[in-house]
Amino acid sequence: MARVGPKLQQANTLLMISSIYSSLTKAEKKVADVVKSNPEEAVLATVTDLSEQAGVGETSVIRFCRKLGFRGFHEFKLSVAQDLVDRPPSVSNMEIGDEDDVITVARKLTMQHERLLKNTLDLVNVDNLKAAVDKMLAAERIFVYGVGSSGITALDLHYRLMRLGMNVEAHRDAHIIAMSAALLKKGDLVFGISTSGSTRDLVDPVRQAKKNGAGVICLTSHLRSPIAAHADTVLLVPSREMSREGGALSTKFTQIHMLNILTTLLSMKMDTASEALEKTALSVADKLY
Amino acid sequence: MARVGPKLQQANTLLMISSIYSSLTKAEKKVADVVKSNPEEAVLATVTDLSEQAGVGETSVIRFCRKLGFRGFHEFKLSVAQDLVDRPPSVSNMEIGDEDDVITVARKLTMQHERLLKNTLDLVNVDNLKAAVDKMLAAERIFVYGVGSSGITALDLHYRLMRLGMNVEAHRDAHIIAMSAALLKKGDLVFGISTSGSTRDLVDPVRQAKKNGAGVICLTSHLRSPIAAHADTVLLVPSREMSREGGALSTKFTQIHMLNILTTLLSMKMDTASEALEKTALSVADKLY
DNA sequence: ATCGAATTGGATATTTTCTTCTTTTGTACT
DNA sequence: AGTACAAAAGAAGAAAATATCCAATTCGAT
Repeated sequence: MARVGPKLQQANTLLMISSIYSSLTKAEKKVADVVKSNPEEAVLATVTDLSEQAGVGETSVIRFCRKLGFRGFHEFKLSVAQDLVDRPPSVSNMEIGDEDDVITVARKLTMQHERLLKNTLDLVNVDNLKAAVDKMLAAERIFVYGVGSSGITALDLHYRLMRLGMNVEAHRDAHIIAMSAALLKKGDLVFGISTSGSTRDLVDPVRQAKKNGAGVICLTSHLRSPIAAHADTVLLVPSREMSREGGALSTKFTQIHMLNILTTLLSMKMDTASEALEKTALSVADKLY
Repeated sequence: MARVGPKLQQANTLLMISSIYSSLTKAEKKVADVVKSNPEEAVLATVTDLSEQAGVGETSVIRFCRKLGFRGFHEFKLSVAQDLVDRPPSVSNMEIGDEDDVITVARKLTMQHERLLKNTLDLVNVDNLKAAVDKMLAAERIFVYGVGSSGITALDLHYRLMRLGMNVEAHRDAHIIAMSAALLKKGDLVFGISTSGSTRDLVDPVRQAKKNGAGVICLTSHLRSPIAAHADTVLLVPSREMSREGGALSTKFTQIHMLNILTTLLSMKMDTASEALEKTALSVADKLY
């Protein structure tokens, strides 16, 4: 259980709880639930208070704090207190109900997405983002991998990087990803996309890629997931916490936002970017009416 | 020394210290000095740490906290921690400049995207949206077409609709789109995606589709474009007007938002939607670690 | 069913906060 | 200057909170 650093004032702790939630044990999840449901109260509570409210032993509360990367309960509370500053007003009326009409649904969804943008920003780790940009600029070749919904995100990233003139491939076929990873060498960079971070078809190739000496960046919603464990650099986006996720796929949304940030930073650091964008735009101009 | 309440997050505590400074005793002033000179450290310190640093007794530290209106040292630290949160300097202009650092770029991009969401909402035509939902629900088969960047959006829509259990295909190869459109018949529905609305590879097949008796919905940024002219129903998203679009691809963003709205509405009207979502989610569960 | 590993919470140790009370300092008045 | 009194400060110990250790339990895989 590696302590990450003595940094207080890291990314938003309340969001971080969600992003490691799936890796928590049953008792720790209870603690997480109590904290998330009423952080204002949790900040003033003692270990004992919290453990009683959650119906778990005190030890579990401490363990929970440690898993979040804090040295102890105290640091944890301090960080949550900081999250409470400027906390967006509660979400009571953003919930979409069955009776809502079309425009209401559109409005509520827009508000929810707005919040997702903020949350994504709150989770940004500047160092990691910088590292990702530098590694991508330095890489000889970039391989974007993803399957399922994340496979489509992979195609999107490929498209962006290609238009910036980078040497990039994207794959979303599990077999081809595996084969591709087997052939990587030093100087190559893997960009693995997996919301859960636990997709075998992605984790195994990423491990292989590392073994072959390639660098690994991953985009995920779960910080303590296998893929994050194997990656050199983790880009974290909020995990879903929207109401009725009926085909809305909120993580797709946050992924796209993160990729927008990433590719914008890339283009700023590449002096050939605008030229490449222009060339590519021009190349399809005669395909228009 | 009336304790006011359990309110944390009152006025700025560091400023409060200055404002009562003159009424502090000599020892308390020493404490105040230490805190003010290095609040970051003070927040992590214990009573003993602080008393040693200030060269006073522990009791004086406690008395100092009480004079500020806190119940104890603990509450005091919590409040100082909140003061240390650096509020994002409200950036006056959202334009990204070459000199902006990573976090500033991220912030500005987030603000720009927020605006895009609002703009997308403003452009929503409720009648068209309703019509689109109804037609999609009524269609026997849905064919999503798109090339280039919009081709990837097409895949995304396909994924969503598939997960909702709809009968849907997506194509992004110009030739295959053309052939697919040639075979359509009444009862089929084309969902054409084209930011410009002028892509020949999309416009021609859409025309063909209409001729074959299929319905046509299009998602575009240009209302008076060829594809919009041929469509029965037009879903409009804002056209790019962002600053330096260095790989940011803002229309992708608004398209995704619109599709989120659309598919949410669809899932609300389909009683089989949640079942389909569950089934599809379950189908890949054993692919996880 | 059995083993081993992971999880959990109670008992206990340690640290930290807070209170009490004595000592010290400062001030006013004779 | 000396005395009396009040305010201030800190040492010591009590109380409370946090953290550790370890035994009991659950869980998962043969």
